Amino acid sequence: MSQRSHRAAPEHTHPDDVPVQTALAALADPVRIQLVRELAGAADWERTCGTFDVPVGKAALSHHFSVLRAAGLIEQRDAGPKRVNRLRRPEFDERFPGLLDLVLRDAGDAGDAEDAGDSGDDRRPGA
Amino acid sequence: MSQRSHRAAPEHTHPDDVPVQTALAALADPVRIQLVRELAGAADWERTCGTFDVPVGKAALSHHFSVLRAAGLIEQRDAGPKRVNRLRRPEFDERFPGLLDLVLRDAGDAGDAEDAGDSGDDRRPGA
DNA sequence: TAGACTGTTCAATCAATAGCGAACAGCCAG
DNA sequence: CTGGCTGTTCGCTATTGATTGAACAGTCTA
Repeated sequence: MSQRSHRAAPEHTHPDDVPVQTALAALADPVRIQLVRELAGAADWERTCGTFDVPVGKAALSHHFSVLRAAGLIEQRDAGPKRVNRLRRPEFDERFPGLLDLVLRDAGDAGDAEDAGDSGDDRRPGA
Repeated sequence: MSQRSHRAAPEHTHPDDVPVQTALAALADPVRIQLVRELAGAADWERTCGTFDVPVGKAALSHHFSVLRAAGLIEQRDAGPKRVNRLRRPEFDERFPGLLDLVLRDAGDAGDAEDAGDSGDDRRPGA
């Protein structure tokens, strides 16, 4: 018998079973983007749910984690009273190549501080 | 003289000025995904707004095009009474590498399994 | 066993957005 | 000039999703 925990394990969805639209919707939220970024900067199973620096209550936080799970972005495991998280980077990367990199690289700016190596596609309509 | 049109040109946003979140949100919609896909399968300036096979009225359609413009995904130009569209593939690709490919490749299915109910696919990490 | 701590669930609220119908504005053909 | 066509804007409704506070459940420590 499993003496691990009597608590229901969270429902996980594999990235393979996630439609693109769901993945995009999951990442199109500032709070969840922040969660993913902090998670990417930590080791697997290191961060517990309560240790993230996001401006929402724990109820909303729990909801966001649920969305991330359903999108195949994270995996959760119970560790005593806490719940530790892991970013499913390899699996998600295989299903949606480059997507995670985009979110992690673009840390909040809209691209104004890019390099000057502009390929110069500067066409304007109605010229 | 330029007899292009006396109509106000639509406001365009360059992909460089678009935050990731905006790009993701723009693509996280079934109607807009369909628009982008059809646009990708046609030549530049070939499709007019009314020629897309989407299940919405023209008012909603106009709104979706507005969102796509604001996300730097499309460019529009007036051609007589019609308005022709162009997918900003190279510019958008340079700003968000791989993102457009993801949406275009994943043509509506979630890999292999898509069901209408709750997927009892809770597999635990186990070991 | 009691208590503190962590996270989930519930009920309700609020904001954002998608949708439609109708009215409006520019463009071309007659 | 008039009418038909194309697309936008406006007013409105419905739906979705984010958020909170309170209550609940499970786990560890004292």
